[in-house]
Amino acid sequence: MTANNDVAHDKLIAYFEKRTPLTESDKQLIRKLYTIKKLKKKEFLFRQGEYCKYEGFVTAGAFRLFYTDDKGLEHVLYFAFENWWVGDMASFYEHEPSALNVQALQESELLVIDEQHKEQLYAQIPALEKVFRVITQKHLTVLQKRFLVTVSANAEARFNELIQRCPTIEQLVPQHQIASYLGILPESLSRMKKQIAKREMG
Amino acid sequence: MTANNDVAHDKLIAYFEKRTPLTESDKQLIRKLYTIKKLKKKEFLFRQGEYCKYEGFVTAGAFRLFYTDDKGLEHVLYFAFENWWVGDMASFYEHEPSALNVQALQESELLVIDEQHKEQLYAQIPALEKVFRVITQKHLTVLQKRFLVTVSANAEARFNELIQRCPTIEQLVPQHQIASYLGILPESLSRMKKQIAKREMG
DNA sequence: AAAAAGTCTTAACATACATCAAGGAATTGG
DNA sequence: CCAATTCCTTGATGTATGTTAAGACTTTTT
Repeated sequence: MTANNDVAHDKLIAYFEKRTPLTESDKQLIRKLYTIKKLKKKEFLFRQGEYCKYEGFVTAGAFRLFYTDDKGLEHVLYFAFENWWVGDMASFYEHEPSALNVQALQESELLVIDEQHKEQLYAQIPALEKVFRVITQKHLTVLQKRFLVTVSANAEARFNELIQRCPTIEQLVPQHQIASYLGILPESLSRMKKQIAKREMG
Repeated sequence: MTANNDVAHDKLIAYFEKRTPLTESDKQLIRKLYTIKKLKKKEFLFRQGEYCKYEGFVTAGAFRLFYTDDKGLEHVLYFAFENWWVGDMASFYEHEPSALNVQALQESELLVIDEQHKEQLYAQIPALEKVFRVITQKHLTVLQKRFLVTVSANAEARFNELIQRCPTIEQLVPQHQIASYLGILPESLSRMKKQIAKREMG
């Protein structure tokens, strides 16, 4: 285990300790059960149609989770940065082929755990049941908000909502992937931004 | 406590027992902490902007959970029937005004619990932490699927997906609310069904 | 440095669905 | 059982966004 590995595990342990107290042996277990995985830019943690074998905690870099539809269009579900979780629960727990691709946007690092070790983690640190219940609830509320915005607002309002919620996003991911997150084509986003600029000049 | 009350609690206890073993005292606690609530057709459990004070388990009838946008359009997030959960987690746990309305589509009955009693439930029956973690994961995967279908398929494909997944839905809720679930106007759904019928006659 | 791959912009045209308007059918409620 | 709602359908027209095509600019790879 290198010094760098410890930094990654330190981040995860700090994340857990914000949510529940941990003993030293808890921390040792966490270091044992989560393993480091490094991905180069454009590499995939897993692809649509494969099984999501790992749940991942991002310790460095950035990811996008997206679905490719039958016309070949990509739809970004969310971007994940440091301290975010990536995975496909339906696939991880129900052993279904995943509907999602998880791809690194830059050289990135995660801590991953497979289902068996996750169950071991719950068995040995029951307090993490509550932690992950709360995390999952939070994810659900974020997705619900995202869904309601998507169905009720037009592309420009969705764009404004994104910029307000995540002001640095335009520095972090290319514009065509922002379009894909917003549910429009790159051409449409380009057009839209020109319209906005014209209006703000006028 | 009437005989009818016991039926409702029996349903909830049966639901829990499918997921974890319960002692007699667990069951007694569940009967104590969840209380019956009956709603007439069109009554609300809570409205958008109010606080979601109760998480509810539907024991009879049907509900719709919907968001009304700033143009006054209603967007159905989901319909809930027997053995489904209703509520707004963001509001229930974070004490924010709810983004959702929860309305009975018929004379309906639920078992409700407030946050304090929910915490008491977790404290006294820790196994329910896991049960609700898994339930919440399941809700998240269902919502993720719904989101991906919504952004990647056109209205007709979304309609077909709904009918296939829930073949009785057209008998259960009026067509304009199905339109609202699909994210289109009633006029569009009516037109669409005419097109489908014409094509199938052809 | 050159080549290749990826990214952004613009424009003309197409389309799915919204909007507006109106009348008829079905259901509900007094 | 009649009146009042609520619900459904149809048509004409509008609009946000998709589609296709092409060129310019940028970054990565060789």
